[in-house]
Amino acid sequence: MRIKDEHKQEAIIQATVKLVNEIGFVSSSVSKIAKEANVSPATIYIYYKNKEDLLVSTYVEIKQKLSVALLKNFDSSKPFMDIFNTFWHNGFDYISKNRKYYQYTEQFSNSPYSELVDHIKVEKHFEPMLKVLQRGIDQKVIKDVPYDMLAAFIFYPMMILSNSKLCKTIELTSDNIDQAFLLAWDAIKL
Amino acid sequence: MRIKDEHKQEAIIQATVKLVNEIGFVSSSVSKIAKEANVSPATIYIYYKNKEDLLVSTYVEIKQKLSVALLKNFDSSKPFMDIFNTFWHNGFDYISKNRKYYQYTEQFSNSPYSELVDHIKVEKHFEPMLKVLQRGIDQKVIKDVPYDMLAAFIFYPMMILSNSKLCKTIELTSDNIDQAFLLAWDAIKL
Amino acid sequence: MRIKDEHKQEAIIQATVKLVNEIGFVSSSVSKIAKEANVSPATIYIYYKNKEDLLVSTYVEIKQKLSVALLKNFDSSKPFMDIFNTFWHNGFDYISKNRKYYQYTEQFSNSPYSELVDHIKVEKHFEPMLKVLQRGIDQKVIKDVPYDMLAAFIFYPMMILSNSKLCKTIELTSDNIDQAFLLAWDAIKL
Amino acid sequence: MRIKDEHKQEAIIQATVKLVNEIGFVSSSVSKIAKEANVSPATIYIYYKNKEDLLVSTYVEIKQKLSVALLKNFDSSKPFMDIFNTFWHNGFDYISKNRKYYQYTEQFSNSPYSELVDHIKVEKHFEPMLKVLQRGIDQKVIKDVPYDMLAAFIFYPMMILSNSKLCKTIELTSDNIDQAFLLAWDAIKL
DNA sequence: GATGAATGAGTGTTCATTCAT
DNA sequence: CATGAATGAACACTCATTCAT
Repeated sequence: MRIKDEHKQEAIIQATVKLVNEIGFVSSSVSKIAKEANVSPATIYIYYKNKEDLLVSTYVEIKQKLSVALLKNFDSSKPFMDIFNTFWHNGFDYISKNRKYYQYTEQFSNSPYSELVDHIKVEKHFEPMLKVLQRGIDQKVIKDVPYDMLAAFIFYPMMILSNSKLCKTIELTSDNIDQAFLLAWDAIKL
Repeated sequence: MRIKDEHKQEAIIQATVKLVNEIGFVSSSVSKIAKEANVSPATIYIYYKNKEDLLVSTYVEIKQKLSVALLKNFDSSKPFMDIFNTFWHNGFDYISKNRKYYQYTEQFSNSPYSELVDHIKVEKHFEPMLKVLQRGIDQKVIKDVPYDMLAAFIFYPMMILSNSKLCKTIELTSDNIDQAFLLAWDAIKL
Repeated sequence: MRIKDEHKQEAIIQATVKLVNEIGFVSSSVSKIAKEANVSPATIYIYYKNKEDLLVSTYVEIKQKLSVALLKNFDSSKPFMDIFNTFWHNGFDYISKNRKYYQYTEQFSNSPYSELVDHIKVEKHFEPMLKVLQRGIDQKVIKDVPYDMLAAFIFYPMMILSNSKLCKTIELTSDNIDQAFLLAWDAIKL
Repeated sequence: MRIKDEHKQEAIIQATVKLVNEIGFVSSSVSKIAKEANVSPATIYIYYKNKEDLLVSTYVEIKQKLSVALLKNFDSSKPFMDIFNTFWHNGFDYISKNRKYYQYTEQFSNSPYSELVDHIKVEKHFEPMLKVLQRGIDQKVIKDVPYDMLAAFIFYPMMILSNSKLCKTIELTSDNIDQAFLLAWDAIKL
């Protein structure tokens, strides 16, 4: 028996990420991905149940890595602002180092496949950050507004600023990241 | 020569918006749009060069209406914060009253067609607001950061909060809009 | 507007019948049928909802013609045996003259598509014959057994004898048909 | 050298019969059969040259068992009608007790694979019955017509009446079988 | 002997677009 | 201006079969 070629699965994932970044979700057909990965279209169906499974699995895998990166050096005993600052820089750090994976998740989030993800499961990885936000509210360090509203002024600006297509005029220099942090902080702080 | 039937063109636009909202960009094929508009597929090609042209034109038209709505009661002689406040409420007002058009632009922005828009032309309509922001910076009322960074804490949070898919827990009550305004204002103010 | 080319639809039907007879139902793919009809695969979907629709519609159409042929010169006032004899010869006459259509229905009946036909509707065309059988029973001319059992000794032997694949040793000469009629008649008569 | 695992081959045959009965010939792919038999697709190719060989071999094997069953208690010294009666009841007895195998042969006969069978070889097993028929003709007990015509009024009605799909209104009660025997007998007897 | 990975060729179907009227 | 017929190319996916172990 031939053993499952891990190299092949990795090639499929890389091809998927590359193609989606280059030509978008809609145009990334199974056969194009297969060709990019130097693999038969049928081979993809050995590793994934169908196209949806391929795209969703790839997304979930990347997203988990992101959550780990964001929570690096997470120390809930530190002051709220320090935690938030670390979190902020971790985010931009990960994104700048993993541009292509990040871009994939961006595209994915805006695709109809996004609805098929078990978002609750994905968000679970971000729970520590959520608890920190709640503590910030309790300690009257930040404004007492719904979680989604805080997110609108933290995560989404972060995503926008990292998106080179949407933010053509801003380079992600350390200075710019610090500056943006100030705006985010001013937005949520009490 | 018969003139182009304005009624037909309007029907095509309405069908496009409706279908994209209901079944998404990917599934909205030309023939489905034609059927929805009670028109032959070929007819669409009289009014638009191709599918891309149809979708992009529809987007630009909606976007122009949005810019007009946002700048309603625009009075550059008022204090900066007042202008900004009016602008903020105009935005949510327009979105709540034109949900279907807004949803279309959301879907469009996340589609690959988005790149085909002449964004500079679209943004021109927002120029008055841009000038106001510049004046705010000059008058040291708001932070001196690039325009895109301000946008990341003004327009995008506004879009996120208006997107019922992304913001399931927040209703757009007057109170919530006011509260969100505070965060946006704190973010940009000096 | 181009008008619907009746010639094209006829070509599709002919190609379907021909291919099914030559290579069977399973192997008769839409694209092969299209090629045989000198037509694009997509064209078939203008005339038929899907493959199933194409095959079923073709079957029903042929079957209706058969029912008309079988009931030619049908005169319910004649004695039972005469009616039955006319019916018997009509059947073999039609089959010998429409071999390819008859073969198609044979193939169709044995395919999984057969279950999709509204058999009640198809059998309605044979109702006159059914009534005659009932009258035969009432007049104590033929045995009082269920309709399906009569059919097993009338219609099915007729079909078998007409099927050159199953009945290689018998030619459908007038003598043979008369001889077979005797067996059928002996089977059902009281 | 390890010997071929008889248990495995039997599992393959059972899986084939089961699947063909459940989902039909067309849908019964090699890999599905393999899965049903808890065996690798490749294993099937150890026992059979290809898919065709698998299906045909299975058919021939079942058909042989049928011929044995039909000729149970076969005693050529008895009167013709007695032999024929025993034969008739053996048939329905076998079918009712081996429904799944019988159904498989039904499906098979109607598939394109049927043409690949060496029918002469299969029919050889029925030779004793053939000889009895010939004797019946010689003794002027039954009509002097070709073998295929006799078959059309013996074997095929038997098959039709046993096919629950084609004969929905008749249950195979002892009475019905006796009644049908009368029709068959009347058909062929002189 | 036995296996699961691997595949090219094929499936039914829909697509954006053009043609002839 | 307006149309429905027509199409080649593409889609996601499955197939019977072979390969390497």
